Amino acid sequence: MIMKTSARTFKALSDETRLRILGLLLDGELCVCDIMAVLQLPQSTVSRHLAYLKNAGWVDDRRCGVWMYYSIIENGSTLQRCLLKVLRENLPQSAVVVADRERLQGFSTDNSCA
Amino acid sequence: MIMKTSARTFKALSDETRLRILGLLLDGELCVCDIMAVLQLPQSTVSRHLAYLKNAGWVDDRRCGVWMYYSIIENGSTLQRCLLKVLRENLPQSAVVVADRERLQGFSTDNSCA
DNA sequence: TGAATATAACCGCATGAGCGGATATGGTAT
DNA sequence: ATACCATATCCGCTCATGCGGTTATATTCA
Repeated sequence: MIMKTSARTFKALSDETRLRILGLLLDGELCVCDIMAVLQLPQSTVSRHLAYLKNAGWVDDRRCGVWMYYSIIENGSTLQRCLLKVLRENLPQSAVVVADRERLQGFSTDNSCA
Repeated sequence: MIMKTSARTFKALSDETRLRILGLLLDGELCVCDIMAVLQLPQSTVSRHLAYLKNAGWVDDRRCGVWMYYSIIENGSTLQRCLLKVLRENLPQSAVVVADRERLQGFSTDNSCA
């Protein structure tokens, strides 16, 4: 466990928007446009946070045509695996994440995006 | 689980100095002067970080004469209890914390402080 | 009361980080 | 090649946070 990396790992979680994003991604891969729609945030804001999460090693991305899909990295560092477990147990308890997830269900979640 | 509070809980952990402090406190209550000596940091720096940890609900303090002792709060929020478990499992793996703890053993750790 | 000790809080400074609009970049269709 | 769509990145701005020296506060002792 490297301290600077650990601090950075925690720092990635110390923002509400990013926690909300992770709350959505816990159920599986999502496209930027879906995250934007659910969180009702401008594209640049979402994109910036996703970049932060990716740089911190929390998420991975893949491009499919013009769409970018993001997913949580399941086999990160030991610390991250521990924390991921904590997130899975605690994030769904949050009213904000509950509302976000319900809004996500309201969208047509097929794989070709909007 | 309240999002703003959670982000703040994580934020308290997103600094190397504060992780080091918690690494020391995992073994039990310590006085500010001990933490200062071990981390070899100025008093104002240590005091500031301890205040941050206290405000974030991670540590508690008690005064004993001119000395202030800090300890980790064991029965905090659900999230904090989960994270505390993660810290106990992961912090001692850090070389920095190992060195800090060894330096701490090198001091006379009676209860009347230096 | 004054002096000494421990430590909290203030202060100025530098850096980091969040925001959203604007612009750049990548992919696709015509 | 051009146009369109999705999204990454830049930009200016504001706020947060880290640093350590300095000052304020709390405690103890003579």
